[in-house]
Amino acid sequence: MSPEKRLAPYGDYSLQAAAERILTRHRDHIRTQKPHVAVAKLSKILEATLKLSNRQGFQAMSLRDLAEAAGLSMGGLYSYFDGKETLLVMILGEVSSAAETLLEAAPDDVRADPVAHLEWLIAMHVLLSEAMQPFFVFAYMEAKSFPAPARKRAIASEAATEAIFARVLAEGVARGVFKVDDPDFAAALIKPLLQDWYVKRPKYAKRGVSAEAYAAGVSDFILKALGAR
Amino acid sequence: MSPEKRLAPYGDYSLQAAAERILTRHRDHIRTQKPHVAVAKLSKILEATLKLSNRQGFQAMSLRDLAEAAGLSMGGLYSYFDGKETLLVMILGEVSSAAETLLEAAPDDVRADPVAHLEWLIAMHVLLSEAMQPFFVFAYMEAKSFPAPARKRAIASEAATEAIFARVLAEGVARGVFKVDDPDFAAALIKPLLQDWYVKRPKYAKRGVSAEAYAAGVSDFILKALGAR
DNA sequence: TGAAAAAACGAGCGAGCGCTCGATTTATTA
DNA sequence: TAATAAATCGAGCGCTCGCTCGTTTTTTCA
Repeated sequence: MSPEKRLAPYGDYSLQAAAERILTRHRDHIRTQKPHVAVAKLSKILEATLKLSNRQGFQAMSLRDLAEAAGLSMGGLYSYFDGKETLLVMILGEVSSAAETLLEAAPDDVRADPVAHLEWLIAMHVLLSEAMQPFFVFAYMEAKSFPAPARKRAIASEAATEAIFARVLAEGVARGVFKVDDPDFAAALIKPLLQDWYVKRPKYAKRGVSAEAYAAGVSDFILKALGAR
Repeated sequence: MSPEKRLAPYGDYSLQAAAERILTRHRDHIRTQKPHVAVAKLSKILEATLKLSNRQGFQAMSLRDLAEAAGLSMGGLYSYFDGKETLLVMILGEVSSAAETLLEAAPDDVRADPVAHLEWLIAMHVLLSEAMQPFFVFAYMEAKSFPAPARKRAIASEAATEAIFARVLAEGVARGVFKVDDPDFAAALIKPLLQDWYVKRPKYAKRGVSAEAYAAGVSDFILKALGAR
């Protein structure tokens, strides 16, 4: 099993694949005609944006620095987006789209068992945020500077994720597998544990904790807190 | 028992008190002579900085907007700091100083029992971050744009907090109260649960969860995960 | 009350920002 | 290979930024 396969079981989360999806989503605002040219340059732009933004913040990243890092001129950049804010929206859209698609994709046999379902959700979230780490860090750190509609969507997306967890927890409580007073509150506590993986990545890297090990450790911690172990 | 007393048992966490401590810490760089004038204006500056920064980010806050919000002129601001970055460092210093001081102040009878000590640490962290919420949000959100020395200190401060939790956990394991394979890993998972309180405050406010209720809920969740309940 | 000290003012500075657009290079095709 | 289309270039525009400093207002106290 290849590492990519293992880390991102459902879908292709490479930069190129992301660039292709973004190109499709914003085709009418991107002036460059030939898809292979557009995808290649867009990949470079995304890579450079994530690198510069995650170091100093999106706001502090100048388009001149971005142009140089991406190997384009100032004017060249504007063939791929119509303003700095659009670049932000492109990346955010890719993150929430990937998360929403993946977390709803649990196989039926997994859904059948609340414990298995919960473990699956945790593992998938950790592995997805591992495969798309710079994207997730970006979306998390820049959330407050999103334009209003994008911020609303981000909040809704986060609430939807939490609702998925809450549903699984409630189901487990109904079946007597989980012993929890307030499933909604417990669901609210799961999200920050998942976010810590990509937000504080250097900490875990320094300790040699892999994505799989983190997912297993967090699963164990949460299941014990839910009275399932 | 007054709410302030209940929420912040050790020390005064009002804006004025913070301004006084900051004035003491930066006396030689603040041009205004009379302490009561300096503290009053500094309070206004702090309040306005936290308000504007936590809405749009420190970098995006202009000093012209800050001056207006604080009731001073552009030139007037520079009697209180020698540059925008110093303002950031002032606030960061106040946060880490408050956290370090408080968390080391556990009474002996609390320290004697790992469960009580852990509960005390959780409650104090939640209540402190409640009393100084805008400060904590600021420090958390702007961490990546700190100047290098301040960032190092912030990371060290976070590691120190985690080490306190790890020590209590190890002690509990040694006494057979906690059943945990890896106390360091478990300690790493506690921090994000404490941070969620102030980072995602609107979420909990909407649900009517008070600081005390959050501290109790998180304590319960963690103690169950540690096998102590 | 009036002169000295303290505090606050705000127009103006150089720099860097996002963004534009006519000129130029590169790729395509008859 | 010449003509056309596609892609890229980068100096320049208007604007806002952090910051300065000579001036004005306020406070202090003999």
